Amino acid sequence: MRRNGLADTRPRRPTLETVAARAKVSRATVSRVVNGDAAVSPEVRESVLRAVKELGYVPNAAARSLATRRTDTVALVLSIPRQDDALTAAVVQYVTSVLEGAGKRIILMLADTSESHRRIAGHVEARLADGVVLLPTDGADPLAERLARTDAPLVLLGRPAINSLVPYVDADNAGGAAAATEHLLRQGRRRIGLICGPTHLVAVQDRMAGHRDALQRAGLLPHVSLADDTAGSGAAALARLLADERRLDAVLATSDHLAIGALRGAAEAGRRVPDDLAVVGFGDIEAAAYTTPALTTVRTSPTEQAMAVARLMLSRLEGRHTTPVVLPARLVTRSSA
Amino acid sequence: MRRNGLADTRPRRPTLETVAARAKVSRATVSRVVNGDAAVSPEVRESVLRAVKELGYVPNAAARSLATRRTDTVALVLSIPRQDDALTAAVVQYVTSVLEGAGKRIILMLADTSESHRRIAGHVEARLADGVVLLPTDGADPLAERLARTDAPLVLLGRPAINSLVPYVDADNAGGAAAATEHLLRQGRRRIGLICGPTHLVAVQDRMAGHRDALQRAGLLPHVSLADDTAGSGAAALARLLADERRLDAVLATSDHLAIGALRGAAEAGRRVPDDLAVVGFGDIEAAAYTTPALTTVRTSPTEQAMAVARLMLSRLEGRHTTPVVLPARLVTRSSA
DNA sequence: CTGTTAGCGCGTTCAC
DNA sequence: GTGAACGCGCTAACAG
Repeated sequence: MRRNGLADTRPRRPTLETVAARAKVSRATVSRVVNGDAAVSPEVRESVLRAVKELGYVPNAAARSLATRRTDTVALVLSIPRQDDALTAAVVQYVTSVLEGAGKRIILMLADTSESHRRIAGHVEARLADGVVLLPTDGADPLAERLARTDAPLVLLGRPAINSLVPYVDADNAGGAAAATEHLLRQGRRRIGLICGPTHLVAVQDRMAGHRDALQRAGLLPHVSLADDTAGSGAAALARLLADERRLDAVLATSDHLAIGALRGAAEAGRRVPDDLAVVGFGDIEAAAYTTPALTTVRTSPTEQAMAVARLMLSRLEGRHTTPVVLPARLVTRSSA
Repeated sequence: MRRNGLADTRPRRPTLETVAARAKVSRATVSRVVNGDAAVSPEVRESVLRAVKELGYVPNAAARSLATRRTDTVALVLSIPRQDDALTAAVVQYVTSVLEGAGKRIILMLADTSESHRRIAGHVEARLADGVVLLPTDGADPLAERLARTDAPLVLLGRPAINSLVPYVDADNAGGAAAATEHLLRQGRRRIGLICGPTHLVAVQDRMAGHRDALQRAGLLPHVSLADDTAGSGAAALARLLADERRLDAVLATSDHLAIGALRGAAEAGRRVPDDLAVVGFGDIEAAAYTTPALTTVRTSPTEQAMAVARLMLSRLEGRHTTPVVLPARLVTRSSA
């Protein structure tokens, strides 16, 4: 059948057989040479390699995959739209780079709709990939469990909502939020608000927990205001916090976008930052360095997470056992707190 | 052979033959049903579909590709590291989304080293992809020409350095720079400097040309200072411009990062922006909205470019003829000019 | 060390 | 409308 209207007029490329004929050996021998099998005499190998070069022979990936029942391919499943673009970009870059270096290929898939979830599972079952790297998806995410059942190696970015044996890489969200909170406490701040982003995200939940625990250790109670992940909702959330507690002297936001909104909200409410009100963000996006005052925030190293994901997948492909990786989150102190 | 230490203990998935046996028809009939061939009686089709569902049959992609000599796959070649991350992100998202919607798969490749160029060409020749989307690569870039010779449909992001028949998508870099320059001229600015990023990039060359032409139409001569694409080099470039021409009253930078550096340089030189010195950037990165003063800049719509690239590739895959697409660039006026 | 042979799973004529 | 048979290009087990 022909799905498009194009006649396949492309000249056929040389095959193993072509090369074998030229080098006057059998297909099997050519295959051995091409795949680096040691059991070939130097002279024969030499003449085969010459034939390969002269003909410009490149092995057909589909045929090889069919015969080996391997694909040498890893699926990278992105959830777009997302907020943490720097992390996504780093993963795309490093996972591809590391796995290409190991002779693997990357096939990209988007998990935006539930229909796409079905398709992704289907692709894995169609043996399009030997392994799957899954970036955080919104919601209760049955995709991870579904993929875990396909017996293809699976590595997650971000701690899964429900505990499982699937290895994952994550930033120390709780630790980072705790460090930020302790920084505020050391400054003598005692009425600290929390502006938190989409609460269905595990990362946000972890940041909330870290903040709450740090406050608790100091014998304080949290003041929480919910938001999504836009600057506008951050400003609104700050306004609500100020209405509840006029003497608020600090806020931690679970993302930089929210914190930037809080900076704006503080200006609108006539509070000086950091004198009247300290503001701390989370994520260290590029814009955080350019706000006035420059934003103090928690940095989570997208690059390190991306490389850890890549290494974890490589280990899994080689059949090694793996455990979760949690990378440190560090407070970057600028002017806002 | 076995390249990794893993025994393939995975249970075999059902094949066409399995389904055929279950539905009590021949393989050929199942194939017809699966591929939507009309010439099958409704009852038979129904029973085949039932067998497919019961067995959870998914066609093996490699086998199909081997038989059809098609891959239903498009290679997306990224050049990382790059500056224009928003554009890369948009392309990854939209190209994947649009092509997946058309039943294609995306294979991701990195063109960072010259060795990777070789590998990419090899992948295309190995019939891993039916088409290639190529993002701008650094330097004189023989990769585009090399790929053009593989007779696989090729679409470029960004005008190629040398003219060719390969379809491409680009922003109107020259037009955007001209618009920015004319905006400055309308403000009565007459001593306008240009801080320009890596000059080997075609996009930067086009922005320089647009600026020069607009000045020329006003009977003015350009003041050019070279930089890379960092804020630091932007600040240094501004310092050089001011040393050459103390009465400089405006600068256009070929990127927002350079413009942000120019803002800093202006502050260090004691010039007020925009009163003493107007500053205009290019690209409208997120941070541009958060600088003080907020940066006036040229926006080039990554989203539209990405969608245009996706549509162009789809057209090419369907054998239709295509022509380059150049998308408008619009000045976003904020406070810095 | 090398060649022969038998699949891998699917699409596609060509008869029926 | 349906089935039998061949080929896609490669790997792998087995002889020799």
